[in-house]
Formats: sequence, C-alpha cells, structure tokens
Amino acid sequence: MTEHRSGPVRSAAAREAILAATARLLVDEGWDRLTIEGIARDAGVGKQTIYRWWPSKGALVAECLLDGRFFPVEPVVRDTGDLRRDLREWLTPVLHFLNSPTGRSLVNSLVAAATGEAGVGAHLSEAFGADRLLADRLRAAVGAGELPPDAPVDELGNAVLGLLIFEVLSKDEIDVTAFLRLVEYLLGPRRTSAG
Amino acid sequence: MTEHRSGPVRSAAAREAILAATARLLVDEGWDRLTIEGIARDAGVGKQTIYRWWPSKGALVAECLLDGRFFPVEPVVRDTGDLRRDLREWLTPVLHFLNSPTGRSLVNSLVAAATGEAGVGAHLSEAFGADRLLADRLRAAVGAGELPPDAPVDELGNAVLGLLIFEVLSKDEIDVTAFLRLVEYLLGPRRTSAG
Amino acid sequence: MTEHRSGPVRSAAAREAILAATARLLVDEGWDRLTIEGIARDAGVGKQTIYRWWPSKGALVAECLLDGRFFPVEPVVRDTGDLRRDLREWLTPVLHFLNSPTGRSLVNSLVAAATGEAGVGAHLSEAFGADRLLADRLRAAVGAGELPPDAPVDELGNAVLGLLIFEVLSKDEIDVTAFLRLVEYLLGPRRTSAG
Amino acid sequence: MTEHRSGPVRSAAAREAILAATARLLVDEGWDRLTIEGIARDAGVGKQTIYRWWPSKGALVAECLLDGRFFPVEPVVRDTGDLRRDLREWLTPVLHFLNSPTGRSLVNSLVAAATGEAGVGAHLSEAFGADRLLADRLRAAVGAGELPPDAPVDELGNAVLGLLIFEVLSKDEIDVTAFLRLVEYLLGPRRTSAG
DNA sequence: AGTTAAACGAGACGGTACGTCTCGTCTTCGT
DNA sequence: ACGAAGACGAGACGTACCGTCTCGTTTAACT
Repeated sequence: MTEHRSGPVRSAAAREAILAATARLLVDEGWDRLTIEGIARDAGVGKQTIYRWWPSKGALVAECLLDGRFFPVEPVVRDTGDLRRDLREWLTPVLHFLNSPTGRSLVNSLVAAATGEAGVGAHLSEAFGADRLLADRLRAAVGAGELPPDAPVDELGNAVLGLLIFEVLSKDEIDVTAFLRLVEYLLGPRRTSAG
Repeated sequence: MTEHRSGPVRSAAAREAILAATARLLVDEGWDRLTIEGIARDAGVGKQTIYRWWPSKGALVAECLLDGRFFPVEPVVRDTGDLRRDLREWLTPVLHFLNSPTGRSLVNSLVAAATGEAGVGAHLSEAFGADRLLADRLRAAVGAGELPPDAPVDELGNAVLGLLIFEVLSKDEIDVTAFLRLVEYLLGPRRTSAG
Repeated sequence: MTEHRSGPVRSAAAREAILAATARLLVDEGWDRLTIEGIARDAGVGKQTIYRWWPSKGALVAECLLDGRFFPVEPVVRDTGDLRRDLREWLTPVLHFLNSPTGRSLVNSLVAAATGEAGVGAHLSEAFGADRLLADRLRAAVGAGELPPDAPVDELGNAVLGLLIFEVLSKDEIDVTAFLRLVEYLLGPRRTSAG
Repeated sequence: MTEHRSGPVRSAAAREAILAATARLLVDEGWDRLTIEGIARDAGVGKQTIYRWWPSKGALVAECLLDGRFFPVEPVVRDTGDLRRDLREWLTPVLHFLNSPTGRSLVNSLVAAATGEAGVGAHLSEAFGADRLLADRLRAAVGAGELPPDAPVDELGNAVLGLLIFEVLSKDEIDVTAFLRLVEYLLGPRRTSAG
C-alpha cells in the first residue's frame, strides 16, 4: 500500500536545473568554489529546494556522476583481438582529455569531492567507466588467452584508474607515451592465444 | 651576495608552532575543517603571521609533508633478495595503517589538499615514501635480475601509490590480501636471478 | 501602493537587540571602541544582520538618536513667564549631567559619530532636544515680548547647544555659573512684556 | 654647514616629516583614516620613532595644532571702530573656508580628534584663533563702549566658535548671511561710544 | 470546483571563516 | 643611542556561505 498525501510533487524541472548547475559549476569553478548558494543562484532555485532533496554538495556531485553528466565516455573498449593495441587506442584520447585544463579540473574536483564524501568515491570508478568498460575488455583478454587465467581483471582496471588519478594530482602533465608503456608493462609479457 | 635588510627576523618558534598545529589539525579534523583561524588559534599566533609566510593552507600542508610530519615512515624497504616478500612485509603494516581511521583520514586530507594545490600533489609521492624507498628497492631488484632491465621502476612505485590512494577513496576498507596479490601480479612473473 | 515580496520579514527582535547594544556600548566604551563585532556579540546577532540594514556604525548611532535612546530628555522647558529663570532651571540639570563622566562620554561619542557621518550630525540637535524644546520656549518668549520680534529663535537654540558641545570638548569641566551668565548675556537685555 | 653630531640625538628631520605627514593626511583622509602606520609610511620613518615621542595620534594632531599647521589664520581682527563690521569682515572668509570641502573636512577631523583626546580639545580654541584674536577685538569693543563692561569677552569668543563647529557638524552648508545675523544678535543691541 | 498541504522562489537569521588592515610592542641592523 | 625596517600577537574590518527558518505563491491530488 502506498503512502499518499495531497499536494504538489517533486519538481523535475528544479532537479534538472540543480544538477545541471552543479555539473557546470564543478567543472568551471572547482570543488571548493562550488557552493550551495551558487548552485541555487545559477539554477534559479531556492536553497531549501536543494537541502530538501540532497544532504550535501557531495551528494549532488555523486548524483551527477551517476547521471553521467561529466564524461561523454567512450562507450566501449574495442576488441580487435589485440589487447595492448585496444587499450592504447582507448587510453590515448582519455589521456589527452586529462591533460586538458577541463580534464584536469574535472579530475581534481571529483577527487576532492570523493575525499569529503564516501558516496562520491564509491562511484568514481563507474564514473570514469573503468569498472565496466576496462574490466570487460580485460575479461575478454583472459578468455582469449591474452592474459593469464588468474589475472585480477577488476583490480587491474582500478589500478589503471588509480594511476591515472595519481598522475593528474602529482604532475603538471601526464607523459602519454610513458603512461602507455607502463600500462603495457603492468599487463605482463605478451602472450599469443596459441601460447 | 645576499640581500640584506635591517629589522627583525622570522620567528622560528612561530614557524614550528604553526606547522605543528597544521599537522595536528589536519589529522584530527580533516582538510575542509582545517582553517587558518583554527591553526592560528591552536598555535597561539596571529593570522597575519601565517599569511606572511604561506600563501594558502595548501602550502602549509605541503611544508608539513616535506618536513615528514605525517608518517613516521618505515625508513627502508628491506632487501632480503626476495622482492615479493620484501614488498609484502613493507606493505602489510602500511595497508593496516591505511585501514585505520587515522590512516584513512590522513590520506583523504592529503589528497584533498593535493586537489586544491598543485604544490601538495608534487610532494605526495615523497610524503608516502614511495618515490625513494619503493623505487630504490625495485631498482635493486632490477640489478638482481628479479625484474627485467626495462622495468620502469619509478613509475611502478607511483602506480602502487596511486592504487593505494584509489582504494582508500573508493572503498570502505582495503582488502589486504587482494591488494598484495594484485601488486604481485603487477610485478610480472617471478624470475630467478639465474633466469 | 507598497512594494511587497515574499519571504521572511525583518526581525523586530534583532533590530531592538542591535540598537540596544549600540546605545549601551556607545555610552560604556565610547565611539572608537564601538565596533560592529562588539555590537553583534552583545546583541547575540550575526554581523551580516547589521550590515544588511545599516550601512555603518554611524547610521546605527543616528537611529539610536532618533529613537531617543540616549537622553531621557526633560520633556519640556517650563514656561513661568520668566525666560531667564526657566532656561536656568532647565539648563542646570543638563549642565550637571554633562559634567558627569557619563554625560561627557556621551557627548564626546555623539560628536565623534557626527564627524564621521553627516546623518548623525543632522540629528544631533533633535537628540539634545534643543531644536524643539528650547526653540519652543524661545518662541513663547518672543510672543510674550521677552525677546525682540526679530530674535532668531531656532538659531539661538543651536547656539546654546553648540556652546555646550564646545565646552565639553575643550574644558575639563563646565563652569555652570559662568555658562548660565553667558546664556543670559546672549539673550540680550531684559525686557518686560509691557516693553 | 653640515649637521654633525656624535651619538644620535632626536632627529629634527624626523619630527618635521612626521608632523608634516600628520597634517597632510589628516586634511586629506580624515581623522579615522589617519593611522600611525600611514604617517610612518608617508614620513619615511619607523613606527617606533613615532611611538617614542608621542603617545597617540591625538597628541600628534594636538602638536600640529599648536604649530599652526592647519590654518593660515588671518593674523588679526581689524579694528575700525565698528565691531559689527569688523567681525563681519573677519568672519566672512572664515565661513567660506568652512563651507569648502577642505574646511569642512578639517573641522570634522579636528573635532573628531578632540573627542578622543582631551589634549586636542584644549587647543581647539587657540587653533581657530578664536581665543586671542576674537577676544582681543571684543575687549577693545568693551573699552570703546561698543559692548557693555560686563560682557564676557572670552566666553563670547568661544560661543561663536562653538556655534561655528555645530553648524559644520549638523548642516550641509552654513548659511553665511544667517550666521552673521545671529552673531550680530548675540552681541546685543548696538551702542555708540557716546551712548 | 473547492479544499488542503506540500513544494517552490526568495531571502532573513545566527554563525564561522575568509583575507586584509592597523594596533602597539618587540627585535635586529646600520649609522 | 637612535632611527629604519618590519615581525609579532591581537583583533576588527566587510564579504561569502553555511544550514535553518519563515514567508507568500503555486500546484496537484483528494474530496
């Protein structure tokens, strides 16, 4: 039996405006210049409408992440049968994006959000697409014998993502070539499916 | 030839009190509850004395990092001739520390600091000791033939560190066993020095 | 037609607390130790609530003046038909008040406020009651023939007030007798209503 | 001839620079934007040099007053035998000066200084020249029979000065004509020396 | 169609912290 | 010994947001 009561219902327009404003401001201003007041202003919404539905700005960002409002992620990692090549081709544009001001700013902001809000961290992996896309491709590689059967595919995906984040945090610019070489090393020695 | 001018000189006592307060408060309260006013209060110092010497709270944290005020880091990664065992023995207490509330809080705070301040990120690696300790041990392993000659030892150290950080950010608790297994996988297949 | 908008309305309690604190602190501490922070603290109010409604501490003092929060002014200058006697009787307690620490402090504070804020000066005259009380009595004296028909009654009131202020500023103590004698001289030679 | 001395002695140059800076800044910026730091900066002097010789900024202003650094006062009130005319001629330029921005600012600043510093008030009268110049002329008028023998000449001077100050504080602009008329009224009915 | 109660925009409120300014005291050099 | 320079602890400045709390208006489900 459903609870029911009279009165208006949650405004979809307000929700959309708030999340859109959050995403825009997070990218443009960064995590710590992202404020509830700013979001309310930008969304043309009362502050209370935000506090009514989200407990914190971290929760707003987490919802933006789930909505995929940040990365127009490459939907798949192609499978041409050559794992190293496929990864290289998927990673290259990602690395270049992360070297752009927008990319760096976005990663910094999302990581900052994650440090203050466990809920954001939990979705970081999905947000970057690493969990499904990367792991799927690695799993296929295991099936094809390109990786040993005991390869921890899920963890490997996270390792690549963690490395990516660490590079953004600690360096001015990621050296794309070196990064690709490292990933290749991490995957271990090349095997043929016949191997 | 040094620039010199008359007048009083920077107070070492104030510097020490400020950095000590910063380190204490960052661990106890976390990055975004760390405030200049709080530091000044805790250090018994005027706010201006902080602003005179440091441009931001990130810079304060960066200096604490360089001073090694956060981790009483294990001074070396032992070298028994067995890289995997040595790493396991070094990593185990580190992982347990990172699973403790203090450890998690510290990593979260430092990463948060790094996202807002390029200078902090640049020192994250040193702070965790990964740069020197880990890389040194890996380099020795290359010399001993435990790792192939082309192993990118510096990047490998950062990869482990990045993975560590990512796990803290995205999970409630690091699975120590799984983490060690992953590291072992990343190092590639075991080789004998005779190999 | 009045402008109206939705939303909360100005808090009368806050206004009262702020003005009361302002009046108390001005008398107790003096103009330049009167601070917005002190008022906010004393009134149990956020600073922004003060800044929202008053542009400066001078404006606060001006509003206190208009509210008559400083002098429990003698409501009238009595009219017994003898102008000189009536003035003497009204002025005597006023002069004694101005010789008291509270009185001196208050005049000093109000004058200081007036120098920094035109709005305060404009109300000084009303605040001391000189404008209405004194001028009314003088006007009656003109009607009764005690003063010549061309006597500038409003200006005369201000002259007495100006003199009063000047004495407080420039002397340690007003000589009551000399002051009364001077006022009497300024009014000009005694006239009978029969002229 | 060069300054030479063994062992430094109070620097006349510093004193001069400090007082000059004080006078300049008081006129230009007003009492409450006059700061010790600003004076030191402007005078090219260490703050301590100021604190060593003067206890407060009020004392600095008082010394400037005594030095006559503010008004290039009309050196005398002329005596043509006609008190009212002489006063009118002396007061007219004074009133116009007080209506100028510089004049108003100066009076406001000096009065503000006087409210915070008894020592300044004590010299206000001399500073405006009222004490000597005005009183002298009034005394002469008594001698000439233009004023009654019991006229309180010193107090009359202060009364005019107090009125002047009050007008500056409480009005946007002094009405010169009305002011002169008032002064004339205060002096009492015209008398001839033969009278 | 009218009633009714929650969601809405707006924004006032008591607070905390910001980064800057000046206070008056205190070193430290150089003359 | 004095003067310039300026670091220091202290604390107010005016601004920005916090999260909570009214307000009046709008709107949708239930009479």
